[in-house]
Amino acid sequence: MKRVTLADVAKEAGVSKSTVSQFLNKRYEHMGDETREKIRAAIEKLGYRPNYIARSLKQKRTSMIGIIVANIMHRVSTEVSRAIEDYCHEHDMHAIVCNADDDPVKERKYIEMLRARQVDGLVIFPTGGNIELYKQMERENYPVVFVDRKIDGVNVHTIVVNNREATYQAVCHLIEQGHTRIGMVTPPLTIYPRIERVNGYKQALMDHRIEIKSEYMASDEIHRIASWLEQMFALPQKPTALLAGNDLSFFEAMAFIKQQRIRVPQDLAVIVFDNIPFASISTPTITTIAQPAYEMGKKAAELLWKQINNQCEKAQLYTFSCRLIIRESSKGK
Amino acid sequence: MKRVTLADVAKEAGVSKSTVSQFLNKRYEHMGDETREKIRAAIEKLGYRPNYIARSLKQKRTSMIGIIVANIMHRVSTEVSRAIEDYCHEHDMHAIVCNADDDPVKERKYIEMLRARQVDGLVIFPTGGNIELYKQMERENYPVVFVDRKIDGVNVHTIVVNNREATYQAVCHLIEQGHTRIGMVTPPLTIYPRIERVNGYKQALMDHRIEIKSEYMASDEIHRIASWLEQMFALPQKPTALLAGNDLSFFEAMAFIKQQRIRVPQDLAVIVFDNIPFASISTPTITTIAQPAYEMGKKAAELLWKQINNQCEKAQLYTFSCRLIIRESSKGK
DNA sequence: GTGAAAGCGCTAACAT
DNA sequence: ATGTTAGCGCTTTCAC
Repeated sequence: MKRVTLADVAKEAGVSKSTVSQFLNKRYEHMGDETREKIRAAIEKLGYRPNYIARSLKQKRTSMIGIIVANIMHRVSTEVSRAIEDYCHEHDMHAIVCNADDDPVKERKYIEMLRARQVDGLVIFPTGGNIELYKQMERENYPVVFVDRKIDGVNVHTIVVNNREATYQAVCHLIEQGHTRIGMVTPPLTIYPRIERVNGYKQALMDHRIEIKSEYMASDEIHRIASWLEQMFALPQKPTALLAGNDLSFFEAMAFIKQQRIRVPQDLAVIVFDNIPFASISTPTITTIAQPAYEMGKKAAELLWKQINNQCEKAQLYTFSCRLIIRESSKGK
Repeated sequence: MKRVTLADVAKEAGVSKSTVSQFLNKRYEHMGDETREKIRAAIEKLGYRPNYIARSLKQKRTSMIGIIVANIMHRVSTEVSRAIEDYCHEHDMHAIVCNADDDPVKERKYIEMLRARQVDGLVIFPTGGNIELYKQMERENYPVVFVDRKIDGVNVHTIVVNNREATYQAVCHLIEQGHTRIGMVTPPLTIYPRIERVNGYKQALMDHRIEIKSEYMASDEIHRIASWLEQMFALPQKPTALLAGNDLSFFEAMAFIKQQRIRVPQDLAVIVFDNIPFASISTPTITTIAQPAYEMGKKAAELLWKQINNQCEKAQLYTFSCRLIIRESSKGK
């Protein structure tokens, strides 16, 4: 099964390799019509397919970019990735998605693997655990865009959402509905967005002179969320509203709610920070804080593309606003 | 920002390129300890990272495989992909996922793009629209595994599920629960698995001497599903149970059901063919026909790996069995 | 044990 | 308008 090369095509067509190369790169300017036709025929006859690996080696660009998501189980990661892919598609590029699984070691491994494969740039949902590596890429001027999390001390284009303001607004909404006992569950407060979401929650309570009670706040590993909720709902003054800090904690909460036969929204109003697919068709419908994932992905791709093509502006922070999608379940109390 | 090459490392360490290459490939057998250390130090000092593109060009393998899913919106595609990625991970390979979007033109484009990028093999959820291309790969002995759909006339390792038997069993279950008016919705019957699912449905009815009524069967584009359901539920004898042929049609059906305030399972038992994430926590819980996606993906990866490493057996059809996961909603009537 | 040299398949000056 | 040539960064015989 011998591979057909450009040289074979050249021989078959009776021209030189460079002419064939011109042809492949659609630089027909200085090329006789009959030459063109001969080459076309030769390619067809031999079933030739160019080898992009060889081309990349020479050109020093692969037209591929890498996306490293912190955790692919978050819906927003896949939505952002999808937007980036669409952008790539329009710009004759391709995207490879890798899942760091919230593990800095895996993240490092993927960054290194993708760079070894010569991808032209990287969109990263940083775990935050590889500061030195991030800085190194910055020093080398390697094209990178961060999404979801700002990393202090690393000067890279970064796209985030207004976490704090969004939860603030959501909690205000609950308060307006008459709720005062509002719980919040999140994964561990190890990363900036989660902390900001909790801060927004606290701020909203404070601004309404509602006491912040630690019994109403549970931040722990996903598999321990349920037991915290158990405690929370065993309180004499159990919450009448619950804010889930992201989709994964939301699903845990819903499992608990179902198991305890708590009725939403009659017994408990629920709001979740994150895009929940089909939130609108589930019963009960769920109020969500939606991140503009598509726009974020598009912007990330665009920023990366500019860097790759040396049209880089100074690194900057882009903050996108979330949208509170109010559905009946939050009309509580 | 000059790239550090293997040649630079060799010079720095005062050895030849081939020795460095040996080192990189962990062939330390015939290598002095001091040489090894010198090279290690040089690599560290220069911050050298090998160029996989160059290596691939020489070795004629990229250690990458491609996955082309027919439609990434199907949950089962992502689950299978995930399993394949895990397998790759264990075998020092990497997977690239592309979405054909049910479009044979896109499918062809991706197959060609991935092969131009020299991926070592392909897992394809075939659209069925590129028979000649499939056959060509078969002729060239290019490593390929099909998943989800058997393509007649193409002799390639193929992994499918027992569609017919699975729906048969599901419908029997409904009948045992006392249902006789059982509806079914699916996307258009253009591909084999969907046809088989409908066949299983019909067979079950026939075997129980229940008349097959066309009013109870709707197979059409997703966006037209709703209007078919409207007709179905306007019948004097409306169905008491509904089988959704896949996840996408299920979501359409659920939107309709919710809008019409039909209560599940009191008014209508629902079963869906496909893995629905969080089917267990939604209210009502939904009975599902679960495909063993992880096992399927693992098998696909294994079959591909064997082909890549020339341990190919004869192409064969592997049929996996689905599991009916009965939840309360199907206890109807 | 280590080095020299010949490619892998392609592109891009530079000639002609 | 087309051909010649020199690599891209690595691996891999085959010498020494």
